[in-house]
Amino acid sequence: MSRTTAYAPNSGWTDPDCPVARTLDLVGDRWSLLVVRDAMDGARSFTEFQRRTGIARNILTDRLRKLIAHGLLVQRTAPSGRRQEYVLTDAGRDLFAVILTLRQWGERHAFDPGETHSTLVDQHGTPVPDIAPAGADGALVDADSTHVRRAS
Amino acid sequence: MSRTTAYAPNSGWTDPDCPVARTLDLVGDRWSLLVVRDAMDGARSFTEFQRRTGIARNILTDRLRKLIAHGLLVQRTAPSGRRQEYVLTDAGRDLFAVILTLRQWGERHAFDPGETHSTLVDQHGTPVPDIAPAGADGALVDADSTHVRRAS
DNA sequence: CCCGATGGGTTGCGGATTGAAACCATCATG
DNA sequence: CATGATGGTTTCAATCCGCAACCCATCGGG
Repeated sequence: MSRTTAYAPNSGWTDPDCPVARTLDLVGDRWSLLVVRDAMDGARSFTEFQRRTGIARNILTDRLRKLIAHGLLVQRTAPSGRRQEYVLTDAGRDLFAVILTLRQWGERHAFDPGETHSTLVDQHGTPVPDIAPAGADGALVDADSTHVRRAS
Repeated sequence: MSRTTAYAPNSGWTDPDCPVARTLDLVGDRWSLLVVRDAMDGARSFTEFQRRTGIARNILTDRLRKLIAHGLLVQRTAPSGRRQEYVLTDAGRDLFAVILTLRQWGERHAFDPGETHSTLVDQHGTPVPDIAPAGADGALVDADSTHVRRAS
């Protein structure tokens, strides 16, 4: 079970110093973020997640357990009755910005002009505007104006 | 080759209407976003990507080709000499916000207090502050104050 | 011209992961 | 008591991945 490469000696992480890599180790597969997406949009039950994502049931079982193990989801018995429900933790809800940027990138680059897609709207039905990363001084930043400083 | 599920009948997309799902279809695996991360931080050559990520060489070959096929990367001959280089396209550079939110989530939730990690800094060496998603009126939005409106 | 290093891959293999479908147990309802 | 929903588990085939080995072209010395 202890996957050990020359790059992650015994830590379990692909790249222990990099927060991007750690996040991808937790949710960087084809399905986990879609489960989180649907949880944010109101899905709570096993069946509901399965219906919305189309994921195979055994894989869904596995993903739900992993998300629970990593603290993104909690499983509890529904207040009314005997049903299970899966609810996002604070950490899980905090993935909102990740899902949002994935959504906005997809809207810009994964649809042909004229193709329709679902949209994220606020309580008044107004679409959520694009996120623009800003530096400490408020100026926009991008890949060219930033770089990674390695862990001390 | 034509992967056809009950949920993506012949379209090739896991969920054709959802921009999140489309983005994940393009870069939602363990390695693609790490390649993009390193490309943003200056990696250009096959060997450099392999060294930084630790990805297996055959998989790196596959991922580079897919990123090229999806228009996130271009392969060209380096200006000086005969070497190849892989450079981000505009679409690829536009993944900056995605990588940034993954990084910031990881910093908040994937490190124990006191653990060190690499940091994204701007040209003055100042760390890039956390992104906060805002609605059209400037107020912060989150999973509870938004919802998905399905494609018309 | 020969040698080794470097860059950019390809190939083969075994083990891990995935998807589809079938099966199962527990309730609730009619 | 038959039926259906819920929340799984099991099985099996197909795919994917990591690793190591191999290949080939170029370049820089000696």
